[in-house]
Amino acid sequence: MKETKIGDFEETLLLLVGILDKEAYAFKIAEEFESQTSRAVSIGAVHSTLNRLTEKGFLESKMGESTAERGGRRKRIYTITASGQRTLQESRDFKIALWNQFPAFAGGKLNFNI
Amino acid sequence: MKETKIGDFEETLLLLVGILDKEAYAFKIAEEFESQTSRAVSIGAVHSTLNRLTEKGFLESKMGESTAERGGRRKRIYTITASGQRTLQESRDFKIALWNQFPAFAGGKLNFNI
DNA sequence: ATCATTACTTACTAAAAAGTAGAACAAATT
DNA sequence: AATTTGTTCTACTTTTTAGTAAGTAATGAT
Repeated sequence: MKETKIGDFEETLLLLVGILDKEAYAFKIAEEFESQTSRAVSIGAVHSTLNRLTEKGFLESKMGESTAERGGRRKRIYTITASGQRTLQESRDFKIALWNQFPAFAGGKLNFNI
Repeated sequence: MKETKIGDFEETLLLLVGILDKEAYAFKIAEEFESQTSRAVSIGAVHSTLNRLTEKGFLESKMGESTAERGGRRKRIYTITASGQRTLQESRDFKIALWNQFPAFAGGKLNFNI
């Protein structure tokens, strides 16, 4: 799949950005990833993935204000672009379509209706 | 995600094996992939991916009978193992859980209920 | 001032996934 | 017997994804 748009980890982070909304900055994303998956991530891996996602045009970001807390450095807040949104949507549609064809999954469980 | 279990293309092929059932052999899988995605795959890529999936314990296979058709070489028929099934299930559950948290997707569309 | 803490950045490396090339096999057709 | 067709196989290369390391910055606490 040469033209693959997005990897698994990337897709998860992209979704987490969408979920975290205003709170979508690297550290929080890493924390959320760990809490949702019970798997460890290094913050570096998160940063480099967010960068990649930005290069691909799926995310954009801007620096937030520095908060008056200890270590309150300014955070870079990420948001999903239209293209990222579309990618997520397509990926989801495709997966659901396949799942619905797979007898082991198709048992009336997931009926996708837009 | 060092411990990633499965890639995107791999997951798709695994699902196609489940969908094609008794007809799950490399050529058919490649055909089905192309018809479902309108993307080309080389048969070699499919073979090597099926091998990888087998090494990972997600698939197993056995040779079928040779049919009396032109080019009727014996086909290798793939089936999903319990482990493959589980992986697919987990991957699906995880994705659905995330989608449901994402406001843009959660709008009552997909309510996952086992 | 110095230290601990919460963050980001960048260049790099490693690992995994995807894809290629080329050979081979079996049966039907010519 | 040679060719065509439908198919498998495997070793290898390329590309993409994931992860590491080391440094920087800003702030609050001591």
